[in-house]
Amino acid sequence: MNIFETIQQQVQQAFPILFGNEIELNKITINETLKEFEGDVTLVVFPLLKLTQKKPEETATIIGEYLVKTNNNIASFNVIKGFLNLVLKDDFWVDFITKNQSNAITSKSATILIEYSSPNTNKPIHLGHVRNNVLGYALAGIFKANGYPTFKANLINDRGIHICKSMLAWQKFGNGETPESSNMKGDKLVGKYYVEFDKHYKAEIEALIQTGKTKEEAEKQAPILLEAHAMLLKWENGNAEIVELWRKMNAWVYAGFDITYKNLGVDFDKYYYESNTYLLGKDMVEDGLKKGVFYKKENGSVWIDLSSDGLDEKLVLRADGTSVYITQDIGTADLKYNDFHMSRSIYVVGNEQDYHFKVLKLILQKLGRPYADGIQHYSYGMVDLPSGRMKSREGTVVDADDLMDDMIAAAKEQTEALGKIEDFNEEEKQALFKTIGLGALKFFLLRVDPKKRILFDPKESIDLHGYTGPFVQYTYARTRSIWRKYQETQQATNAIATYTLHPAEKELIKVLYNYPIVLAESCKEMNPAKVVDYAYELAKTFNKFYNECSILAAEKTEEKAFRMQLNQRTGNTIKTCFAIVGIEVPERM
RNA sequence: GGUCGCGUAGCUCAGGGGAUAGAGCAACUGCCUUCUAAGCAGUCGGUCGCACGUUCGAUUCGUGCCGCGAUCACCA
Repeated sequence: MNIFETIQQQVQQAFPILFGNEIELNKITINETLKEFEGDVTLVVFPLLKLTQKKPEETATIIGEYLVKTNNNIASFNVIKGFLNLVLKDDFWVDFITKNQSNAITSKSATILIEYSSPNTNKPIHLGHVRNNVLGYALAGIFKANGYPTFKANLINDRGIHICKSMLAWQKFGNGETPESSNMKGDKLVGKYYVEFDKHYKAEIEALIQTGKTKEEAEKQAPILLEAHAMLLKWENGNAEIVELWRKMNAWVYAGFDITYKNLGVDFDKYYYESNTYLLGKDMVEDGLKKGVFYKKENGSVWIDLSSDGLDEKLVLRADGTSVYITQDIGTADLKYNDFHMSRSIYVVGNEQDYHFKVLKLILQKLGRPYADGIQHYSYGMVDLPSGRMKSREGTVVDADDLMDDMIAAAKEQTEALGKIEDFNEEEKQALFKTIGLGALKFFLLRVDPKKRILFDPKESIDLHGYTGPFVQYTYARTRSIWRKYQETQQATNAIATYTLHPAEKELIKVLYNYPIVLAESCKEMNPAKVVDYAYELAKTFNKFYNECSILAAEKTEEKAFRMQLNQRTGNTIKTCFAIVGIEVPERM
């Protein structure tokens, strides 16, 4: 229990004695004291007045006197308007550091499965997917750090009409081009043909409109689209030639994805392939038909009516018997549960699919699946460009590989200009540039509330100063540098009898003290931005301390020893925070 | 049109019933013979979209309106 909770409970317990009334715990508002006032912990007394039947100042004074008397961590109090400010003894903060107290995380039994990344094999990974990957990885890290058995799954969307589109375009216009012959990453090559398909498709629509068809008719009747549908049917019927083509092109894409994932530093415990799960979904649709959850239309297509739940009718199987997106998701859901028996199944997917996941959850609930209530769509905002949305089909995307290269190049330029790493060998240099470049990129994507959309302007490169990853990394490297120097000198003893804290020391300790609180909050709210923001605040506070208090040149030996402990604690906490969300930290920069 | 999300400093974002609304960027000023200046300190910058309501107290909660976005496909 932390000091805020302790005081809150203490007040609750003493309340009947002091005022003759019981009080609910949530009426007792405890905050950190604002910096401009004297004190560490603040109790807001306004909500208590009805129960105390006394004026704010009087109420605050009674509680303040009681707490100073009974809680030996509290040194004194002051009352300003309706606020009771409690000053904690320096010993409380000093002990927190020297006794290296930290609230051990209790391990939980509820298993968490996080599905993220889930790429389509018809196009390369772009900045929007990077946000997904970085968020998913960070979220899993946060659950793990809070003691949950957590697993990461990647559902590869490797079949369907969109895959057939790139296959068809390659077959028609590719002239046998391969990643080797074109010297392109496999995912890029396949993506090129996805764009190629769209170009021809649009041209055909235009031509049909010229012949007097409506836009809607034209979109449905374009020959190349009909061909793609025919190819999908062949694929589902196991046509050898098509399946062979599909295998070949998917293998190209996976080779490309592996490189991107490795550079991004994300990983997965389990891969699922929709080519293996879509049939399962079809079986479940049959089952649902029998149960009366679904119904069949005259043309043979299968639907669910969700109008009583405030949604629309939704197609779950096409008239030609092929699966749609949701059919596959229904099937995969069952498979995941059989593998993990998770209590929570989290899908990291953009907010453009809010409706889809509402429908998915409802369908699984109606089918009576035991895991349905534990399904949660982790919905995050899109990454938009100043020109609008990124669209792979139209080629208006910021490519993930290019972006990482750009970030690393920016880190290199900046680092070399500062000239601090001349003694690094080439390998060490490359590793550092990557650490910094990716740190900047990931921090940029994580610092924003996941729900909100991000505006990314490719013309303005991501900053390396201020509220950024490299700022925090730099602070870590600084603590390591001090530690190395400290080890070279003769080391002070650890014994501290009494110690009066410098304001900058106290401020830093308070931030360090909040680490477990922030970690728990970030998990409860599923918000990696909290962790990243905390790491920044910690770095910022440390830098202030560093500027005001000399560590290695401290006057007294116990001062030096104590400050070294602050240095180490800060470094470790930064490193841990960043590791949780998937950002590396350099020993020197 | 229905549903969902978002409107906070010039820009990018925090805060989420409680004290004088915070950071970073941009602009300007100081601070390296002293532990890493990718830093620190400071100046400038706000009717928290608008209105009403609930409350001792609203930027925060509720309702309505305005603006932006997403979604409501035999696309994924």
